[in-house]
Amino acid sequence: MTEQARAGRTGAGEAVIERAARLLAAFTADHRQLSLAELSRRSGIPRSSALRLARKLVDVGALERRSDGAFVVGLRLLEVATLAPRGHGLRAVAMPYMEDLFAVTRQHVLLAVRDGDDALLVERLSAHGAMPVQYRVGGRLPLTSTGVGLVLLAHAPADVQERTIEEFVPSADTEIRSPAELRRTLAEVRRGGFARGRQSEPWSVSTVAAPVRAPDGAVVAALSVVVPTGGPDLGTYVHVVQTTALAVTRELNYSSVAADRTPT
Amino acid sequence: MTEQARAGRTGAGEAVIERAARLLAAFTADHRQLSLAELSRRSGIPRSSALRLARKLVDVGALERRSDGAFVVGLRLLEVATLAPRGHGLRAVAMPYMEDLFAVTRQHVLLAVRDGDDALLVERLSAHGAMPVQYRVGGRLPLTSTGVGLVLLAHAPADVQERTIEEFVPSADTEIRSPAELRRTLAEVRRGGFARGRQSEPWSVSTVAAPVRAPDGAVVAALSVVVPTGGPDLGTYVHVVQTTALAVTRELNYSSVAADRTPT
DNA sequence: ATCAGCTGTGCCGCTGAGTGGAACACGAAT
DNA sequence: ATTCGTGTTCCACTCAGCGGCACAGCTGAT
Repeated sequence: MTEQARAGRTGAGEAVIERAARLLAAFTADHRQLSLAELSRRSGIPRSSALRLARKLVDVGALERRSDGAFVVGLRLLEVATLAPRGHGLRAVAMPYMEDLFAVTRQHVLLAVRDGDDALLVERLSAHGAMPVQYRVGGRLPLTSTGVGLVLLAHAPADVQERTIEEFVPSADTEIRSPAELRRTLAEVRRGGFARGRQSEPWSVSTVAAPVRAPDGAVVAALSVVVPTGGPDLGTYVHVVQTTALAVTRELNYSSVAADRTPT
Repeated sequence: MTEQARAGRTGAGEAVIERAARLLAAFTADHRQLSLAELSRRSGIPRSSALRLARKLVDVGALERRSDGAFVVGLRLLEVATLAPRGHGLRAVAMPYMEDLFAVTRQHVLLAVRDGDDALLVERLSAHGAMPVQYRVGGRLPLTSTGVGLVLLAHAPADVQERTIEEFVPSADTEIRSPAELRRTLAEVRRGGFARGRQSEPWSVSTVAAPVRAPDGAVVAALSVVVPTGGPDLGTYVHVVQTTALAVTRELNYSSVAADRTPT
């Protein structure tokens, strides 16, 4: 029964907001529109309840409903989300510099922040021709394999680092083969002020990432370029990425709007 | 008492989701962080209730709490918001082309969709040096003065057009001086396939905007450049903007992900 | 030192908003 | 015809949410 009870059983009734969040969480990159039935199934909320809640979410603008009845994430959410200091706030000041970096290199340019035990991709610039990257804006990246991830992890609070290092399991995605090696890599990242990443999964790419700091010196974001392996030597990019990250850091001092360390 | 009752009186109790939305709506561009007291005041929700709700929103990731107690919009919202087809979905396919337009012109490039009786700015590219624009990503623009606004209005459902035209009052922001003239302008926009806008408010700028269409021909977005008045003749930009908008339109045919008319 | 006013927070009895099962109408596949 | 899935409305039960109140801490003015 404990099993049953947890899975939204009758009479129970659990925090409304939590359920609303579950409904929103039912949407993913490859499920951007959901029928009521899907919505109910994926969220584990009974049909009638799901309908009532979803409708309220529509009223509020968090969802929209298509003419065919399908539910879709609404624009209102975008409107509010852009007010997140660590999200669009940061992005707003970083964008022009990322743009420059992009113009010069014509490679993918990434901006990410840490959220819990993941990195969250805040912005990505890509040329059309460019080989596809695995990650989309708003998506999550592992802290242990990507360039931005390593930078963020290297400057994360001790507990996050320890936890991540302990739980680390080598994957095909990374060259790092053991927790010990990861620890060594992180130290190197801190010393050098930048990180290299490598990925073979969908396409073979290499990345260089550098930290963006708040006025008080805390690392609040990471910035990187992603280049196809086999192009010009990676070293070529280290300086550009670092100076760009520094430019953003400097700009953060003037526009105090976005500067804050993670609350966790 | 009706007055009193409406304003969050005792016992009343109104839909939880609506209140949550009110809490989120308390955040604006120049109020990106709020203390509990402010939050309570701006949303009209009693302190104790506001605290309880806000905490739940924090649990869910919609808000974050700073070490000093201030509330801030959370990253989780960004994560979900990026799944909005008419928001980031559209943006994702448009970006590379906007990027090109930006690279060539080095002027502000705007992408907006219509939401109700406003335009909502989905993306903006800006060079650092560029003179500031009034509008930020995620912000709302009037349909009657801006270039993108005119394009969106010109192709909006009849009822929206009529309502907007009737309620139109000439402002310093626009050259259009009467409802009749607005109506004529819109016809011109439809015929010509682009709109010009002018603005004198903070800085004197001119804009050229063109429609982006869904596979079924419906106009789903508008794309524009914003240039300082007095630069090269506006005519210079008409073709570039139009072809860029067409390129995005074409791309929408392949990635069906973002193509849909507004649900209203 | 004392006060007044502001905060954020915890407590707790009352009650109506939220709950989900049941029953419905519709369409499509069997 | 029958079965399945869908979106939808209805409604009686009840627990989650409500907000007034009290308390503690931190200002600054007296």
